[in-house]
Amino acid sequence: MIPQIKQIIHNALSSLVEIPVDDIEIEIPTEESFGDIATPIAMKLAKVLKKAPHKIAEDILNKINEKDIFSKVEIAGPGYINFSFSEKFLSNELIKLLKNKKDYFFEDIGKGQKILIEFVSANPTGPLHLGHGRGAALGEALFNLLKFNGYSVEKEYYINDAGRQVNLLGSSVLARYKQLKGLNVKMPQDGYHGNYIVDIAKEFLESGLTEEEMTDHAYKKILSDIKNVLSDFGIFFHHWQSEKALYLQNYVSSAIEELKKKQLIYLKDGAYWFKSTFFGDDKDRVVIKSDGEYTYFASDIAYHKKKIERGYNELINIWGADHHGYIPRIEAVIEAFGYPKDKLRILLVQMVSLLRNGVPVSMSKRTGEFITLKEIADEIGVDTTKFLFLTRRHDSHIEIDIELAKKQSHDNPVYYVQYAHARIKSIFKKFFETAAQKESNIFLTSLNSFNYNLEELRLIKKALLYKMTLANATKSCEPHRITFYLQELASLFHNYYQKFRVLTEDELLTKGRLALCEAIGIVLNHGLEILNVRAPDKM
RNA sequence: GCCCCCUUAGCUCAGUAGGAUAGAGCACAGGUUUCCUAAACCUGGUGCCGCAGGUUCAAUUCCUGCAGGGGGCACCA
Repeated sequence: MIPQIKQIIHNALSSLVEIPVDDIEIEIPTEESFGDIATPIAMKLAKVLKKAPHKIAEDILNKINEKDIFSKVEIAGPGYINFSFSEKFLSNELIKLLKNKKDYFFEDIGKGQKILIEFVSANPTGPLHLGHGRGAALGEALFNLLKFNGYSVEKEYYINDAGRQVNLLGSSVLARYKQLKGLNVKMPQDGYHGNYIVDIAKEFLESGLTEEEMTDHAYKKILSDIKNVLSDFGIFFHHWQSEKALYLQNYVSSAIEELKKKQLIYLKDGAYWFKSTFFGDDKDRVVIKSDGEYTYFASDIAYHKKKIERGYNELINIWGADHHGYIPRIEAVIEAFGYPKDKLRILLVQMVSLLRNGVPVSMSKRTGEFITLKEIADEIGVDTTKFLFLTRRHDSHIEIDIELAKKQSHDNPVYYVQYAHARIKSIFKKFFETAAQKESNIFLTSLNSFNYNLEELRLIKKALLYKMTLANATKSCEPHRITFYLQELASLFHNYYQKFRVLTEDELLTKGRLALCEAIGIVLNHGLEILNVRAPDKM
């Protein structure tokens, strides 16, 4: 619909000036009386054409002759061109939507380009917390969006199963294990103090495993718990990349060697440094410490090199905002291997702060006093948790009050949207109980002669705009736009539902309204699917 | 000290890659159900869009400075 409008404006402009179709902006007017869509193009062109915006708008308007599509085109304000859709056009589009279902909303933005989204990637040293959950919700929704609009997308979890943190986990478990055996052993410095460490140690008491095997088993146990929580969350990964494997397969050493050959690594104070300043970083970064050990950054170099070499057009990393200082050095890595910096897109997910009755809940890993993702999901529900995460832009802080989230469960935004869907399903259930035909597309034929009222036309327009919302959310990597759109659509529908009856004595009227409901249902269902939230048939 | 993010209604937040009279939910007050689910609907009203400059025909949106909040600045991960 929108591309079609852009093309019409483009054609009208062709004799005046040559500009790319995509530069023609379309917006939804703030006031319904201003029409359905508008373009400020005349104002934009005023400078280039050295003519008054109003005059340009008139020239454009004179060239537009699309009586079938528009019922009204007019110039308003400082030079807007406002378009109102004809009823005929809207009902034709509605028919197309009903025929093609969700494919109606498809726009080939990706054109088959391959994208890898890496997210969560929490260290397997403890349970997932809320920040991971937010990253998970965003990553999954983004995956759905990109996939729907023509990208070939895969999801990956990077497992930090090598290095200091995992060793620390091992020694923490070992200390608890010995304590359980009655030995007077202290926890290691900066060790993990959570209760789950004690639980794992208890399992070892009965397992008969040797102390050497402990570290491996500890992180594998935690990793499998993480997978379970993610699975309950409805999130799955195509790839699980192990950091340790990168070492074992010599990816790390060869990546560092390659940088040495490029003279981007030098020796200073007994350590090897990567010249990230050459690519704009604040300071150079150590890749091999003076004790001969690789740093975490070294394996990250290898990891990102490998990801690119696997043939993706674009890499997306979803990181916690506390990693933002890491961005310049990773971008430096990308450039060091000869790729453009924008091959990698890093989305930072801001902090989630947790309150209980207005009191901040401590999130410290050190003390073990932190609320896990699982606990929150158990308490307020998986759908609510995901939906809440996606009602904010990813780079803005979220504050969640557990008690409030539970209390609000009845006027919670997620129920509001789901309820609209359930209501539609319920109407159809009722209809099919008495209807002769059992297929929902029976009303397509009668639509040509059906006249929708004002509220219905408003709903149709909103449903059709879903395509634009999807496209914008995809291009900007902002799934929260879908969340807001769904709430608006649900609101319109609830309002309509209250005011008009769908199932009536009048067969034509009933079918016309059922067609509308079907369309709204398709949109709600698809939107929730993108957000990875259930669309229930009844509530 | 340096870097990043945030600052919009009482609260939590949207604001479509400058545009028309800046929006929603919650909270607060009142009302709606013989009828497809009241987890719903309707009616009430608020804003120096943090502050000060700048660019522009047009700035909540872009630029600079300042203030406040959060985060980050290891031969840790």
